[in-house]
Amino acid sequence: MQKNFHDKTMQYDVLLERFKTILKQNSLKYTLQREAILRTLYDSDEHLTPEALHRLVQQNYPNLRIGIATVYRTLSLLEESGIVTSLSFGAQGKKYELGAKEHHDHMICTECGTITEFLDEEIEKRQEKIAKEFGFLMKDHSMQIYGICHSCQTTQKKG
Amino acid sequence: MQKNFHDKTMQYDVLLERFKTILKQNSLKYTLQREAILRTLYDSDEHLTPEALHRLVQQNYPNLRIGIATVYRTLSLLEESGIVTSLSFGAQGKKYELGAKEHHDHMICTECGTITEFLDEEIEKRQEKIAKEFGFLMKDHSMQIYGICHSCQTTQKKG
DNA sequence: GTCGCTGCAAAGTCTTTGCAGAGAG
DNA sequence: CTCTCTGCAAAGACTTTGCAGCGAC
Repeated sequence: MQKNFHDKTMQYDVLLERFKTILKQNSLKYTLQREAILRTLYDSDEHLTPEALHRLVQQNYPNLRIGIATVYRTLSLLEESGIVTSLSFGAQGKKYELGAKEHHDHMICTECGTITEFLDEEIEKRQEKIAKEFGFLMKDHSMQIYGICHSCQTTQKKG
Repeated sequence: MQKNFHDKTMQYDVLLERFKTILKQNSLKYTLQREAILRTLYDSDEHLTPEALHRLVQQNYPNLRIGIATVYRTLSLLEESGIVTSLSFGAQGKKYELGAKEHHDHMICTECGTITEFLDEEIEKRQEKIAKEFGFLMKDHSMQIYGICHSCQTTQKKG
């Protein structure tokens, strides 16, 4: 049942077009900064904090001056547009990931912070069923499993 | 299958004893502030922000000077002790709830912010199964369903 | 008495906002 | 050209920390 969620379910061009369309629809402008951020997010298979994303963009586009504020602004925009999804786990600060991948849930290692993705059809179905039972109009859902990943269990036998 | 999660599964005295024991075990002190915070959290059936909790404690214990810092410190302590659980949804800031209730998941209305609790055995079982499959040592988990609650659907037929 | 706790205010994070110049349409 | 964006720095929101006096044990 394990699937590789890192396979992009959408080509970058398609994603970019979608973004451009949304921008146009809202009389917003397509700028180099916005593309750089989207592209970097696309190329990274990780769950990035705004700060990490900012650093990456600066590395990848050394000629483009980009401020952290723009990263925040763009992430909000992308999130509203449904292009990226934000995750807010215990710690302070959110992490963002491209929402263009298939829906999935997260397993978070409390030792090393690694996030593993998974999908379980059974759970997906039950969620819908539950929402229905409560007369709740489900728009979205998320699930997290916290614990210690395989790697950390074997590596650090401390305690 | 709906259960009333607001029925306390633990008497306040029992909870308080548990708290006192934990304090003793860690050479920490049982203070009026700590009890006031625990009691207020117990009496409230809501998911409280530290600020809201602070306000409530001040109302309930007008003679007790209590600073917001103490609320934060006590909440951390209670969370570490497994007595309260923190929830961090999209918005900034966390909310806390007594963890002495049965485990449950949350359904969050994005219109009115109301949080409804639910429990589904099937999902609980699947989660354990998945963690096992990944060789992940599950310590905790949480699930949220976001959408529009029944009440908001009928009330505001806007859009 | 000792050592942890508390309120207060100051300091830290992370995020948002105001502004004037830059740039897309 | 117009109107949105952007970087910067300042401001905000939320949380943590340092400190001197207070209080539990």
